[in-house]
Amino acid sequence: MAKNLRLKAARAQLDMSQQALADAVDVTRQTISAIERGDYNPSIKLCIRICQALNVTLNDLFWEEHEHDTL
Amino acid sequence: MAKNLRLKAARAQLDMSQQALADAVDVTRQTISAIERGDYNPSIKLCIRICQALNVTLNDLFWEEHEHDTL
DNA sequence: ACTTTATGTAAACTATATCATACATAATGA
DNA sequence: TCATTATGTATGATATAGTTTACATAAAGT
Repeated sequence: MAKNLRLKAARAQLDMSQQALADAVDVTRQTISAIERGDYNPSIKLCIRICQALNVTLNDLFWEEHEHDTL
Repeated sequence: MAKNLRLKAARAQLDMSQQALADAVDVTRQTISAIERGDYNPSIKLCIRICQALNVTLNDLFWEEHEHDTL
């Protein structure tokens, strides 16, 4: 699975540690670390809490554009 | 948990049955049904596949705005 | 040099998403 | 009326998200 660098960057932008984010969204630091490393596939609810804690949206951190036709 | 009526609507807009969507994203019909009913909390990857199948984005179907200050 | 903070990672455990199968109801069409 | 389609829902099994504990490294501050 691919790393989530957008998450890492959004966190960095707020100068928030993995631990601080983990506390804010009520999971362990390991969970945040694993998500950033792409080691697993979080639930949508957790993604939403993370985005809310970082003041961004789901699309900002997790959306992957479908390749679609260009004219 | 709350029903996901946006998902139901997006599916309806494409005249797609739960079964057809389930096939498109490679899960069982029960999984789609449970998500629409709000009976559980799908993974972000599944949400992404669903959105791609329905030509919408994560924010369209799953984002919940944080209440934030108004001036 | 020592302590603290941030991060990576691993292993064993628990909770839960998802599957497979099954049954039930309502609507539609032959 | 009978078959088909769409949907809701339940139960037992399996895969995996997320926890807990633990150890290791690097950077920063004292």
